Amino acid sequence: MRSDAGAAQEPRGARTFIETARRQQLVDAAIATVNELGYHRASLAEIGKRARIAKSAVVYYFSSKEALLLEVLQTVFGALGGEVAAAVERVEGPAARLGRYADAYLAHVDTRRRAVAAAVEIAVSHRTAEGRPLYLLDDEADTALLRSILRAGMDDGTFRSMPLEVATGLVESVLDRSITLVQRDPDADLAALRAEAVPFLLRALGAQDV
Amino acid sequence: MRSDAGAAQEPRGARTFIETARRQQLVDAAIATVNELGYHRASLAEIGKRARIAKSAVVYYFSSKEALLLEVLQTVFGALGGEVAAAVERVEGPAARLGRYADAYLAHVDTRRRAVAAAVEIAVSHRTAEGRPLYLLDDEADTALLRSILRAGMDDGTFRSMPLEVATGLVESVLDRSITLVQRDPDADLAALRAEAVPFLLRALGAQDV
DNA sequence: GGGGTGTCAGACCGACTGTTCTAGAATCAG
DNA sequence: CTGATTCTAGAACAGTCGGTCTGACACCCC
Repeated sequence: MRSDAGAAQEPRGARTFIETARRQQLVDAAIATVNELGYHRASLAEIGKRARIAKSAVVYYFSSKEALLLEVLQTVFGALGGEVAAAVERVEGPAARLGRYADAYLAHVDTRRRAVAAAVEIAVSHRTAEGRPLYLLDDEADTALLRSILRAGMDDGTFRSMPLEVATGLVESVLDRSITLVQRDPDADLAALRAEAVPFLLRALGAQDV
Repeated sequence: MRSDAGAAQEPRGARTFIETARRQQLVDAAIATVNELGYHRASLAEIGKRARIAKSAVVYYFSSKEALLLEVLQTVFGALGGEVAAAVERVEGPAARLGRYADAYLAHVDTRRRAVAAAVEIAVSHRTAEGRPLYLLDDEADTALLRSILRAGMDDGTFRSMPLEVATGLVESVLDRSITLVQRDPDADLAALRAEAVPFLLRALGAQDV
């Protein structure tokens, strides 16, 4: 077992200018590499090649390959979560908030599709030392906002009453359809899905006012 | 070097008794190994260990590791598809047929959860020599039955009209939620999902008579 | 000039992989 | 029993990977 969680401890506390730039560059290169070659062929050498850097320099900035990939995940999903949260804040009422949530989610996937595709590829393929995948650790934090919207909607009668974790999971599954599409084809057109998804969800949840 | 491309050509045309038994045993061992270790740690040696056999014997019965894993996929998804198709045949009318489809799908995932989880793990993680994943080649054949049900339902007014590929994808995403659950926890309880999924889908599709 | 420090390349190591090879054991036909 | 075929184990091979090590630039403050 690692003494720390395997994440922290880059060279210094404060970041050099070059270090900040290199780290960003390497995150971008990692995304590009994963998209081109898939997770299990995205070696340090290949990532380094795309950043025009030796693989030893990659390890110089990120203590391990895992640290780099986790940084990609954090960057991509952090941006997605932040954008969705901001969109939801601007309206009130469960139905409207759910609509905003879904719209923002799908719009983000559409816009940042390559980054999202790479991040999901990592989340699905990467295993911890114990062999567990990463998309298992989600439940609590990542779906908290969505759960709270659905709970509020069921409480005030906007949505049909059903087990909260079932509803949350189904909504997530519908939204994640967009990710499947961009993974299959990086140039896929999400317009039709974006047009149908929100009404589809509101009907499925039994929303009264739509 | 092999004379052919390394894919086909098991030892004989007709199967020995031992060969048939071994192949089945190895398929089971591969499922168990993938479930325990995940795809990328499911080496030939590990699969052989679970079948109490040397890894060279594994290759003796399957020309390559890839051939074994593809056999797993074919076995599992073949059984799933067959069961779903049989269930749908017994009723008429788009809404009833969709209900049967979904029920049979979820029931099969519930019952054969370990095999399904392993097969999906393989489909998601395995890459061809060109680096493409396997869950890309689905669209046409695997969703044909579902598409035909949805099309019939839209034509006769049972379902709302919407782009067919969007509706098909969303229904699939909802059903695949069951797979995500059993992948996260092999002992997950699918009862709540199975109870809600069909009404959820019928409402989402705008079915009139539910 | 000299001594640090940050930055990077290239050689290198050990571990692991899928696959091939060799040869011996088990089984069965005659 | 003999001989051929089927089956299996283990060593060996070739390749890739993540990560470490050594050393050398470039730049700084003194």
